[in-house]
Amino acid sequence: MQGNLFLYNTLTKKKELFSPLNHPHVGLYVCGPTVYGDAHLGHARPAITFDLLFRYLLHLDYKVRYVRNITDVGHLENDADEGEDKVQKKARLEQLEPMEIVQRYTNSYHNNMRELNVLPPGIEPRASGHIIEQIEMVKEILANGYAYEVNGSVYFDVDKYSEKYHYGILSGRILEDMMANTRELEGQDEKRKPWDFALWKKADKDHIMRWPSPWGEGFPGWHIECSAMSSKYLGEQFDIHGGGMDLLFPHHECEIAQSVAWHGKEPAARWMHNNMITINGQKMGKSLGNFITLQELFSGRHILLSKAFSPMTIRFFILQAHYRSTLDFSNEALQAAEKGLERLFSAFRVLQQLKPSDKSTFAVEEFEKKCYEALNDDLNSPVLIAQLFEGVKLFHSMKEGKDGLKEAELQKLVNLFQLFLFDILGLKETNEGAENGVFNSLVDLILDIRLQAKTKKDFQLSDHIRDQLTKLGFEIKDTKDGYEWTRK
RNA sequence: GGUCGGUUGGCCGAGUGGCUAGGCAUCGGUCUGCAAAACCGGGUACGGCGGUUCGAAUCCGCCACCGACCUCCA
Repeated sequence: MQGNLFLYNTLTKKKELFSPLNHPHVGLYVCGPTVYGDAHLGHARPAITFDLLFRYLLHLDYKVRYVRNITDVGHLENDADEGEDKVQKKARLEQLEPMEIVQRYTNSYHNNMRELNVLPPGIEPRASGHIIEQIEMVKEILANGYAYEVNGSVYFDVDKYSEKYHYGILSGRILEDMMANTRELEGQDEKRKPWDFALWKKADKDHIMRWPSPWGEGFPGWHIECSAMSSKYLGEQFDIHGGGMDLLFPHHECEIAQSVAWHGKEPAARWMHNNMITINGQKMGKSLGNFITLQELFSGRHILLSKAFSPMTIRFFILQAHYRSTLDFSNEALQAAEKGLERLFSAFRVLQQLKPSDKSTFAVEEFEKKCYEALNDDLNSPVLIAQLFEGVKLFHSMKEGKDGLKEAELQKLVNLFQLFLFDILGLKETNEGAENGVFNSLVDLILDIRLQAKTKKDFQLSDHIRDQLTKLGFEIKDTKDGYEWTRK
């Protein structure tokens, strides 16, 4: 009944039958966040996409080792090899230790992920905890002749690599084109070629995050961390490497080159990339400054939001689009997702209370088959969700006695809904978000009544309301045309 | 400029040669003291122009527009 899972492989640009290298084990590596700021809506997409994959693989009885890293060093600003380390920069701005920044935003990320009901990965390695492995790898790439040292830094020699291997195999990029398009900058760089990338960088005297190495004190390049950590926990070759499409080049291309230069084999059997979330048709991103953090979404405190949206609404919003399509954010789209999800939940409540009938008028098997087909077709969650909505109509019709199911089939349908809606799509009913919204609205309502009383000069009532609310821990501030409130 | 992808009804978003998802909004109805909610139902969209075909949103060509990557980004 479960059928065969087909997944799109960025490497071959085709949907391919999934079959693990070492059945029933599956090695899954996903690029996690660089922890120098709060997670935004964009971060939720790969997390949820690969959470869906993780959950489905588990359901299919695979033994999945899921590794998702935390990048806490080596990720530079601006130019990949000249900018300041992102974490260090944030630490400097906030006058904190880099590791305090790392801890703060790692915690924040974990909280957000928990709220989104994203299962924690089996291993969550940090780059700074794997310096030795990275140094070892750089040493071996050097020994194999695919890197060179300059002034305390080590760079990957793309030209040398290209003599024997295909640099650009993943991204489809052609080195000659890159050469043709690379003007200026040559000469002023210690790299031999502009497209060479850093494996190890010498730390200048102001650089805080530094480790000893055979080439002097320095820190690892961004790409090498993922190669070192994935190979450490998943072996030289593993099943699936995932991440955002924006990491395809250069990050993932470089990972392949590093692994091949190291042991002659590509690291991952298949690559999966989620598409971007857009806002007004443009990519949502830190550098563009048009992002909305998850915290802002959950609290509603953002100029583009009319209200708070629960984590489950965000999750559902993301799952309503296929992971390889761009998904356009808007307040309106979020409201639509919220209502749709609520309808699905309330339909499930109806389902649970249905009584068996003496005959069945609905093909539960067919329904199950269609649900699996959707997932097997490269994790087509929107089609799965559409299937579930077919159920919504059915449940109401059954409630009115127009349709019916025998006991065994009814139970099966309940189980299927439980499986697809909750276990695999990872949605869950919580009232937290809704209650928060209700709470805020109630306070607003009370203060509206107070404002009316004030307008009518009924100061006894208006003061009574303010005093009582103050006692309860609210701070009320009257403004020119209304009020503001906060809760201590 | 190079590489890749996209353009679907008011909005979000599937699909991919004929069976023309789904959600939200809207409109009509049931229900209801009124309203809301809930439920039922209606509305047949695929950037433009050509071509292939009995038949194209779906294949091919050209054009237009948008975006991603090429520099950090999930």
